[in-house]
Amino acid sequence: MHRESTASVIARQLRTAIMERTLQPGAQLSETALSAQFGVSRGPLREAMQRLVQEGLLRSEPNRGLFVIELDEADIRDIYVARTAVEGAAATMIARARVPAALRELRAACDAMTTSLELGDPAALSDADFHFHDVLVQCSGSRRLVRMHQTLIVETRMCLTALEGTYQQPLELVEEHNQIVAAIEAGDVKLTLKRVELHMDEALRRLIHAEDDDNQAYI
Amino acid sequence: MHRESTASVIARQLRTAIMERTLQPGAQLSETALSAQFGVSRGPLREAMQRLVQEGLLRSEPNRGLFVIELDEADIRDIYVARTAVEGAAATMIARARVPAALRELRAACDAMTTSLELGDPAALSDADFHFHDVLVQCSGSRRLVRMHQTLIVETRMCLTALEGTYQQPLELVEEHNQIVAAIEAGDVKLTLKRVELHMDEALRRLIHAEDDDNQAYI
DNA sequence: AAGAGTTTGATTGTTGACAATCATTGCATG
DNA sequence: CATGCAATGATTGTCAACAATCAAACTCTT
Repeated sequence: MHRESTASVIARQLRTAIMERTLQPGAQLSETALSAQFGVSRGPLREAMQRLVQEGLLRSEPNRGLFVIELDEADIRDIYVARTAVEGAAATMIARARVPAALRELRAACDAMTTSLELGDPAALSDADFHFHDVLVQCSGSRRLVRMHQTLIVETRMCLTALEGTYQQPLELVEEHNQIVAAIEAGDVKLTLKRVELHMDEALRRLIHAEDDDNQAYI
Repeated sequence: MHRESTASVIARQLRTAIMERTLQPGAQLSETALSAQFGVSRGPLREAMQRLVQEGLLRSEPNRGLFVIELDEADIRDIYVARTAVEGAAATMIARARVPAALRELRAACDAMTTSLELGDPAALSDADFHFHDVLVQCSGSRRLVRMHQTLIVETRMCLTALEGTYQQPLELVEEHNQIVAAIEAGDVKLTLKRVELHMDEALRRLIHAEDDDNQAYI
């Protein structure tokens, strides 16, 4: 029938629910409620949940239940530390290899951001932003970097969804991406790494500031 | 009763079994056999297995079963790419912060390697080696780097167990670790990163060569 | 004899019921 | 009135039986 295990399907649905804050941070996941909602039994649902526990998106309290993780400022900083490590490695790999197809894809993803900016569509810009970072890591060709990155992106989206996707300084944001791609295209490994690190620092700064504006302690 | 979920316990046991090659690469995991072996029912066992699928240690073929991953040379290279990203980030973080307690722990872990070398105990050297890299990432204080690293270490051990733990050039190995710690202690971030990258390149080279000697296509 | 179709065996996937554990509520007691 | 204790309700954790799927062996046909 399906070419994918049900646990995998349910896990993805749970992941998006957490990302979109349908399942809010700190919320307990009721097995009966969710199994009814997804139309499966508790067995497959529990298997899916264990996947997210391993990913670190759910926290398990034995004999108590499973809860959506809550991200404080230290977590957000940690997410960006990890993202810098992963995306920095991916970007330098691409800058070293300079496979034409990869460069084209990256440039296209970057141009899509520019287009969204010019159209004044913040939601599209956010999507294009995430798509760019996806493409960046995918193009590295490293299966392990891709896998590690997926979870980090979900966590990042958790934060951004909380701020309702309005970027503070969209112009700077797009320019930073352009600069990264330019460095990669030039094959300048050191500059590439530096610009990825700069972009992450700036993105983190914008995120923390936005959070301050909203007076939200927890995201 | 237990302060840990059974799925978590079983997952760890499976992980070590894969690491030690009790469960060989490519082998199918029989649910009934394993549940009997671990003394649990199929339910908790399946939950544990889904964790390893998420980690990438098991490969799922729907309606066929779960199989231990097989690592070819491309995988080994990928593991070291990912490890360089994670451990490089961890090491630079420690070099920046230079928390005394962390430096002491690192130095101790490094000295343990020297001791094992002098005692001529290859098994102890291997353990000390892995312990060092564990400490390195732990001391970074990044929960996400730690989590990503755990899986990478299991995969690395899978490879090394295949070669029966005999290092090719133990003297160089220990010296590389000493050099990394020295750079961290000096607070030289750039040098630290360079030496971590060098160590990973060398470790990969030694691993691939050892593999060639054994004429093993797959590990 | 070779190939296609069918049957058979074993395995996974799923389900619902049962047992254990924990938080809460109400009650008795100091 | 506060505190400790017991009963209760709901939830998670576990299990064994059932259904679905797949691979391989066997048979029948050409």
